[in-house]
Amino acid sequence: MSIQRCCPPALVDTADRAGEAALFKALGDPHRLTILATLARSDDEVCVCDFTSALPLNQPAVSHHLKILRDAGLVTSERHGTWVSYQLAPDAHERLRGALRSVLPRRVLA
Amino acid sequence: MSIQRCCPPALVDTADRAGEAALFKALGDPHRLTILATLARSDDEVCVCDFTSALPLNQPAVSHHLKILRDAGLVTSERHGTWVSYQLAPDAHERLRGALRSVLPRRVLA
DNA sequence: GCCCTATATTGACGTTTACCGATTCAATGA
DNA sequence: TCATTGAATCGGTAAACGTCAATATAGGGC
Repeated sequence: MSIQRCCPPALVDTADRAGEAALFKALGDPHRLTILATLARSDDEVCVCDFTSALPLNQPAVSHHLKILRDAGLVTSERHGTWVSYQLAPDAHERLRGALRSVLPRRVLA
Repeated sequence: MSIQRCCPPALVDTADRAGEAALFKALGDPHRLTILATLARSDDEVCVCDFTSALPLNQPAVSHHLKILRDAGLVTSERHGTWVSYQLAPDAHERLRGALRSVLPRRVLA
């Protein structure tokens, strides 16, 4: 008996997607999306204290999520005296769009 | 002494982002991105057996990831006799773009 | 009916994540 | 220097995740 095949061969895209997966993983939490959405809509930086008072999380938890976003390169932080404020990384939008596009490329019209 | 403020008030975007977070969480694994990228580039359905042979995972793990993508509504499955094949959900592209856009809206030019 | 193959599901295990409380670090001001 | 305040880090716990081995289910051929 010959090797049974379901149908056509295969052809699995084997590119390494670890970077994109890490990016999307950083988006996989509602609180982090809230932080990002707030930063994206703010004209300037946002103080950490605003997040701790608006989110149902205590201060260490907020700091934890901010660190995840920082490690993902999606936000940047800046200290102003006692306070630290965050803003969206300049290339956050483009990196996310690029990651999505690399996974689901816009199909050429049939 | 007056209540001390870091600077301007606050204004945190409090919309519920659970749905978007769940979507992005489904993208937060390299193998699932490989599956999605393969489906997006295939002209028709892809057999499960192609993933089990191409991914460094055993069959139950592949089935597990496919279920996560199915539950997220990003892929659909169809049985053809013994085999089951998957394809990208028709609205997967639009749902992901919409989720990204709802978090990071395209800013109007300054 | 039975057996065989492809896929799905279950259970277990180790790792990671999210959260909290307590502590530490950084900066300011007395 | 010392006390105060905001933010980051540490320690611990419960839940979720990714993986595998074993088992169950679905369908085809006999």
